Amino acid sequence: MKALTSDAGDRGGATIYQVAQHAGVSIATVSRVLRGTAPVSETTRARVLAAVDHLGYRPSRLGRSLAEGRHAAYGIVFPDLSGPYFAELVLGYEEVAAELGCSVLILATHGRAAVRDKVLDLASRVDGMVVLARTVEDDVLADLNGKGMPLVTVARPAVGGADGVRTDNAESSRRLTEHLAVAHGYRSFAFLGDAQQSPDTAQRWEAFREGLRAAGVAAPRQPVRCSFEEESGRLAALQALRRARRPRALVCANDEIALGAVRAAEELGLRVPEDVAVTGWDDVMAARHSRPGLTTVRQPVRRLGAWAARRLHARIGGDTSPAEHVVLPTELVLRRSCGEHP
Amino acid sequence: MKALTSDAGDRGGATIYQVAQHAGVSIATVSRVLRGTAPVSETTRARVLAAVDHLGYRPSRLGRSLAEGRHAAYGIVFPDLSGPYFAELVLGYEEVAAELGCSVLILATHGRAAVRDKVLDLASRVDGMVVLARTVEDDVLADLNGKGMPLVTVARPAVGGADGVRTDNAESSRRLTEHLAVAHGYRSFAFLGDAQQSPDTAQRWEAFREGLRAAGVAAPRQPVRCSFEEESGRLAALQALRRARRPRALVCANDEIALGAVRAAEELGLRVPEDVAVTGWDDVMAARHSRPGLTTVRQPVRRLGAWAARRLHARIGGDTSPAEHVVLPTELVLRRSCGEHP
DNA sequence: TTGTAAGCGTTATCAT
DNA sequence: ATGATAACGCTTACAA
Repeated sequence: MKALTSDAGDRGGATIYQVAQHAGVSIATVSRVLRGTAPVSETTRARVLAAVDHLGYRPSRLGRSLAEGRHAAYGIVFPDLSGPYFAELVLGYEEVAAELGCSVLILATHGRAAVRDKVLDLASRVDGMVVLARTVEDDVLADLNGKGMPLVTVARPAVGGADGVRTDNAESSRRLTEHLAVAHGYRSFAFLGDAQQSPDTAQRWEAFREGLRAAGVAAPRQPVRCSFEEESGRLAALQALRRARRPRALVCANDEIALGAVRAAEELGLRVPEDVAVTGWDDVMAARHSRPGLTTVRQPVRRLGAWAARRLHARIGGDTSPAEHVVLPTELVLRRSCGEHP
Repeated sequence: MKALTSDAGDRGGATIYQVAQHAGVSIATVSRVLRGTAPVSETTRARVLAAVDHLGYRPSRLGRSLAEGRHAAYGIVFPDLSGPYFAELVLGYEEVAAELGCSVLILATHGRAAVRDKVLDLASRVDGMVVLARTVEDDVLADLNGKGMPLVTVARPAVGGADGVRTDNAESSRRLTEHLAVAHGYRSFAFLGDAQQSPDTAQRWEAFREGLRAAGVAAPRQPVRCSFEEESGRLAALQALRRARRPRALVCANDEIALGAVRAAEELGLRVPEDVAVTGWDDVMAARHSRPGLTTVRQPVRRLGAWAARRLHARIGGDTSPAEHVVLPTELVLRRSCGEHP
């Protein structure tokens, strides 16, 4: 026996039983009318629709999902949303997911370590999820993957059989480094960022070294470690610029760091780019507007998110082809901070 | 009869029935152990936990939510995520929601009109939701409100019995205007933004006019309409600056518009702030780094989101006190773009 | 302390 | 074309 009383105050709204009763049909018929899953006579159809309308009935997502065995929802895990990078990515993701009729659940890790439970909780609410960068431990992902949860990684090393997207860090880093070393002829460098913290940064750092080697310039042994924040970049830059052999160019792992570096240079009375060149990554709005325009690398961030959503959709749809790993192209944006361009 | 077969390939993982069988107890006992909702003997407790561990069991959110009659999830509807404003807000919201043990579902409207269905779908997945600015039609909100869905509005006129938060647009706008008119002595103004599109802008515009009137300065009849994008601001500024009586100060509804305006001024060979003063809203990163630092208004955006989450939580928890309407204070950030400060 | 069984709101498979 | 009814996976009275 199902409850047919429509107590005022039951937040859920009407149920399919109430609609059925109101229309004088069975719940099966109501479902058929609404889902269009089997032929229904025109007259009953009208009656059902009228009842639906009258009661303001909307099927319960919970009931439906339980019966269908799917959530029609995707998850996404990211570290943060400050800075346009992740925000744009999430937006690209949401846009495609919405097109595909799926809701999006977000989970921000804020750099916390104890994310395991939150990720597992998220996993129980979605049909698949996207994981960005260094947000989730590898073993957790392997676990999820093993349980059959469709997974797409972004800006992160591949995991198990999961698909992955990233931007071409190596290529852009080499091109950038080459530009600085060859076109501008700089001979001493420092790299600001934390390769441990970010897979993207790790790739940029490696290619930076390769690029320098290829250009016959001595590469630093270690990056000057700092996190993706302006203040952190400022401090790292102060440290680098105070060395006895001051670097002629600072290659920074993202624009925030680079903007902090520019500030540090100013504080030390150094001119950018005359005394020291500075470059970043991401092409944030401030890069375009900052004092000497900031030379940087533009990434198709929105497309990253869109690709992830589409790939996830395919996997959830049953696609069992081998894991795909896509690398999207980047674009070097030359501005004044790396030196004058004739 | 419930399915006890643990077919490989069923993505859902183990069910409570399998755990019960494995531990040789009833599903009720399993539930009790996991929820800690009633005393269980130490030995059975151990057996259950062992079974849970062995099977890697995690309760299905769907089953649980259906039984409990709650989603343990909150929704948030925003227009966009470009620009730090909404991103920060969402972040503040998510952070608190996570603390309260709730997931967050997002819905970006991208300025589309046909949002009704998406919002209703969202409503069927959450226990309550937050609605930002002009994303959702009033009648839809009234509908939701009428059905008992807890609602909190942000940066938007109040709706029905819903709680609301916003920042103090009027106060900051008056102070800003007064600063320009009195401290700097400017006598001709233009306001760039679209009061139709954004409730925040509408308030800023109104208080801008009041501020001018109070200072004894003639106020423009209409804002120069433009959307919240740099390019749109640039075009609006070009239009305003080409007038016969060129305005001495451009008050812009946000920083993107203001940065576009600065660009427009440059294009016309005008100096900021010597020939024309420009101000914005939001204090985005680029405002700090742009050519003449941009005078702007800083808002406690993150707190906006946090407040909304907490209020929502209280409502969902059964709080029936009268609707609250909070206004958070803002801060004027004076930089060079509005003129020299001695 | 533990088990039985009735919901929760759908969808989908049988019959009819 | 329509109606019973069994899942779906859980929580929670109610019994024992």
